[in-house]
Amino acid sequence: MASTAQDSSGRVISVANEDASNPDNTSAADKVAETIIRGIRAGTFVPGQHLVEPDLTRRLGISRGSLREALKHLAAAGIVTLNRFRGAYIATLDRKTVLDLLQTLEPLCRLAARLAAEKCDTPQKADALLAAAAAVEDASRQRNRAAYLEDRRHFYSVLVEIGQNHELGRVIPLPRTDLFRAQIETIQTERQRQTHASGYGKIARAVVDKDPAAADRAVQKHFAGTRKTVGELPENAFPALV
Amino acid sequence: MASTAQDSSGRVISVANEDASNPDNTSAADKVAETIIRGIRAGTFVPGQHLVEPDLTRRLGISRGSLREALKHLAAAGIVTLNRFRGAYIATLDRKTVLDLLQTLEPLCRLAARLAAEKCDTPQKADALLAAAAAVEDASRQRNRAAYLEDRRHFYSVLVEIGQNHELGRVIPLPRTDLFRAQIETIQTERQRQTHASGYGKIARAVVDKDPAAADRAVQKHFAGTRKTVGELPENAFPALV
DNA sequence: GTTCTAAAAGCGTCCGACGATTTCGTCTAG
DNA sequence: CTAGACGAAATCGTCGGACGCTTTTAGAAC
Repeated sequence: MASTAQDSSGRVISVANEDASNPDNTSAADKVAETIIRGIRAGTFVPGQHLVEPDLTRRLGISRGSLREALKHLAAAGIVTLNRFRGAYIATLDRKTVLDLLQTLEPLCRLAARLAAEKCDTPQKADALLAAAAAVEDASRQRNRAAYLEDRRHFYSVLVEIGQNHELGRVIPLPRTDLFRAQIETIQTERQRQTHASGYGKIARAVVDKDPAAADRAVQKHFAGTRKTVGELPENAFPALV
Repeated sequence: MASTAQDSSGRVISVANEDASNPDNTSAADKVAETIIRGIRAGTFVPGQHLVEPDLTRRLGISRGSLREALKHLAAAGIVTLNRFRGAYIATLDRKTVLDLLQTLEPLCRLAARLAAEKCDTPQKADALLAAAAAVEDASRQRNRAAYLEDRRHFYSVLVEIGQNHELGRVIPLPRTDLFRAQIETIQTERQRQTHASGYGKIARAVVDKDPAAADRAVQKHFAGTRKTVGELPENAFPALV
């Protein structure tokens, strides 16, 4: 699958197929960044993997300059780490980093849930959120890892969107949590997975009930569960960082 | 292999939102980004200003590729906005965006203050934080805008560093708040300025008293004051965004 | 097997080029 | 005199190549 497109005459084979919200957000570098993030969710890129520039330029059919722009972007988001003269690597998160990340993410998600609960004033929004939560739980039940990570991301997007605070969407480090999720997805127990997945439905229900306090508590509990899971994970879930 | 000597020299912290582990972090693009951020604090770059690539490459003495890497980086941080085929502009924040930004920043800063209050266990840390707060208040009193913005940034860096949660430092959108501060610095009243500046000392004192709850409240009050100031600002403080 | 050295690979930066798009000045029509 | 169309200039997005520097690797010497 995904055979490399031929560039017989040096023509670009790239056609925009991402979010068409704004016509000014479609550059080659963004496309590459999106491809890598998607690859992490799908498992084709694993934490610690070395990203070799000449290799990627060939596989993605872009120039080195655009690729380096993308890597810079990803490094700023904490998805890859750049070592001078040694290249780019998919970032690996050790246990403390994950706990720090959760600690940082929690107040942001609580805020997002509170805002969403205050602003969830149309059936469309409520339905979208409930559907997003259901999709996450579904993907988790089916152990479809790529779909789960994708749907989970979508759930948070909808949550933030309903809250109508665009700065939140900019700040919440979702791609980095994708990295963490990708690391532990294959290791956590079935019960941990189910417990975690059920949290999204609870958050969604509290939001559509327009109960900010309950939504806040639901997120808090959700994170407490995740923290517990991280504490129970064996040490080999966290690769020795380069 | 000889084990690397652990660096326990207790140096002052200089991390903002960048990767700090790399010893020689001086790439041309990073240098440019730093120059632009500093220029915003100093006032040589004003919100809304058009950044023309050929002009900047000449003035900064770097190639266009490196400049574009830097602009990409800054765009990811929300400091410049990139309009396809229309160039890069220093971002402008309208009132709602500023309020959203404050709302997002507040729980992060409260967390940072709580963590710092829990972990402020050496006189060095306490002194560094108090000194940073004093510097901010000093610069504000002297109406030295560049120094004030610089010191304010340093204060938050120290606060985050004491808390020992590196993810916080990565997530807190300080450069973007610099932008906001740069916008209102010349407009707010003297009393607003003084009230705001005094907040840093209060936060610092609560932290060195190792009282997380008090530190949390101090940050909360600080943000309430800032929010009030933003509400009182005239409409012309927020340039019509391009 | 260990150590040293030289080649190879890979990264950081720069330059020049071409097509695409926007912007702005100019010119014509009403 | 103003409004709209046209075209040239300016600027951006992307590409390919080039050179110097650092790290890694592979082979030779011991």
